[in-house]
This record gives sequence, structure tokens and C-alpha cells, in this order.
Amino acid sequence: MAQTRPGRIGEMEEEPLNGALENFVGYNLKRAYMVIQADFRKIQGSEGLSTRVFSALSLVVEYPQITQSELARMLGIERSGLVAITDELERRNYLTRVPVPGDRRVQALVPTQAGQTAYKDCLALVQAHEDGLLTGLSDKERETLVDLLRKIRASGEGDD
Amino acid sequence: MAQTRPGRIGEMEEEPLNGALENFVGYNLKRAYMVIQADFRKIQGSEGLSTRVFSALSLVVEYPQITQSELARMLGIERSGLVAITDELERRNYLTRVPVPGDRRVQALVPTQAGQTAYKDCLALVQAHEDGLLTGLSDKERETLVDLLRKIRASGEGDD
DNA sequence: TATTGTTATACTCTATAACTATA
DNA sequence: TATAGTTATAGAGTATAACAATA
Repeated sequence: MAQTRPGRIGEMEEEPLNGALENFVGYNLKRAYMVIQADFRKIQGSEGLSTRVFSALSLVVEYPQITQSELARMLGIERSGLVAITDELERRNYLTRVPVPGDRRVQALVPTQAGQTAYKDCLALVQAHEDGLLTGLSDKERETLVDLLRKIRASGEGDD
Repeated sequence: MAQTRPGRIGEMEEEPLNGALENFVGYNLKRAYMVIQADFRKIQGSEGLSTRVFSALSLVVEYPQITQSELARMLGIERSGLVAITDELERRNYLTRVPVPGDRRVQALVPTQAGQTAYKDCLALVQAHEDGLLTGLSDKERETLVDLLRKIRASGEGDD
């Protein structure tokens, strides 16, 4: 490592390492997101669920007979993206696509017993994961963080 | 819209819309990140800089003669990823790759005048962008948010 | 006409592994 | 041996645009 702190040797303050960039909400959001994403993958291992599949499974377990379109709306992604996710969950035998009487376009996503237990196990893992990674945050700070993130979501998720 | 709130009609509380998922830090982090990312793109337009190119430009302007490897370390991505970013900034005439006397492996990234003014303009745009999107957050809340995000980063960015 | 599930396709961002030229 | 820049390649994750079946 030739130089850990490039340029600008004669600065007086030590707080803002990189003037503008490090103070942006967006930049810090991205970096923190990358950290949590990488940690999630590490915990789950190469055979485990990805974050998006875990999220989908969570909603399927909570709302049995939910529809792919509803799921897409709740997750904030396009319908077309749900197909691969649903395929994976079906391949793992965590849910089944069940025809809905009265509307033959729709398929209800019904969690299997295996899906429900897999979700519970995964949930415990993820909670321990967040507890471990967010160990520097108090319960109140964590709550504050979620509140602030939800405010950002509320600002932007209206324009669909 | 057939059903805005699927399943589980008889719940007593109204706070946690989706029990587990909506309360996870990771999930809210991802959703908020997607909001800010999408907004950034919308503001910049199809010809504008992406977030990662803007971040790189920011560091190049702040640390003239920074190296690609140093840049990669500061941005938390691999060296190989910097090539395309540097190519784009060079193609836009925002920086030049300058040989460094004493070590012929290295190329210093030197911002051009166009790069510096483009950065300043872009910076103003991005700041207005964050101001607009984070309008629901007070200055103090924004500061708190950045602090909390940095704590998460500190927890995870050690393992390189 | 509108909606559901689906396919095809492309784009962005990132990582890994290798190469070359230098050190 | 190690490092800087580079290339090739692959893998997530997302979006758009279309289509068939159904409403």
C-alpha cells in the first residue's frame, strides 16, 4: 500500500475524509446497501436464497394465495421479474402455482410446508445476520434508521 | 386494482403492513436505494452521468493525480471495474490518463477543465436532487441518517 | 380494451480470472 | 513475487416490449 490517503496532505480537519461524496445520502445508502447485500450472501452461502427470493418468500408465506402481480406491486418490481423468482421458489418446492376458480388468468402462489419451515429457518438466520451486522446500532437507532429509510421510500415510490 | 391489501383481513394492529419484511433494515435499505438511484437517473437524463461515474469524477476532482487502484479502493469496487468508468470519463474529456515518472505501471487521473466544471454543475444538480427527494427529512434527520449508514458501512467494509 | 403470466432481450453493475508490463 | 492497468467473461438484477389466454 503506497498511499492510504491520497492528495491534500495539509488539511486541518480529519472528519470529512472525502469532502462532498462521503456526505451524500445517496452514496452512503449505496455503500451500506452493498455491505448488507454482501453479508446476506455470505450468511446464506452459495446454495442459499438471494435477498429478492427471500423477500418474495416472506410475502408468499404471509399472504398465502397471493398473486404474482400483487407480489410485484408490493416488492416494487415489474411483473416480468417475478417469473424467475417464482420459478426458483417452485423448483425448491417452497410454493406451488395453484389455479384460481373464477379467473383463469391468475395463479395463486401457495406456500408448501417445506416453504414455511424454510422461511422460518431463513428468517431466524436473517435476523441474527442483521443483529450481527448492526451491532453498532442501538435498538432505537435501528428504529430511527428504518423510519428515515421509509420516508425516502415514501418520497419516491409514489411515481409508478 | 382488485385488492390493495391481500390476505389476513382480521389483524388487530395496523402499523406493520407486512409483518417481517417491512421492518428489516436490509429491505428498507434496498428500497430506499432504488428510489434514490432511479431519481438520480431521471434528473441526469439519458445522456447524463451514472451514479458510479459521478462518484469517480468527484474523487478525481478532489484528488487530482489519483490512481485507478486508489480510486477502486476508495469506492469499494474492484480495479477491473474502474477501467470502463475511466474510459467513459476520458471519452467525455473530463480527465486524462497521465504517465507518472518513476513508476511506469501507473497512470495518474488528472481532471480537465471541462471535467471540473462538469463536476461542479453536476454537483449542484445532485444536491438539488437530494434536497428535493429528501424534502421529508429535516437537516438533522439527514445528518442522523448518514451517521447510521456510515456505522453499517464500518461494520462491513473491514473485511476486504 | 385491459389484465395475467410469460418470453425475449438488453442494460447496468459487479466479480473473478487471467494476461502484460512493470516493479 | 507483487502491483497497475487491462481484457474477457459471467452472473445478478432490473427494465421494456411484445405475445397468448382470458376477462
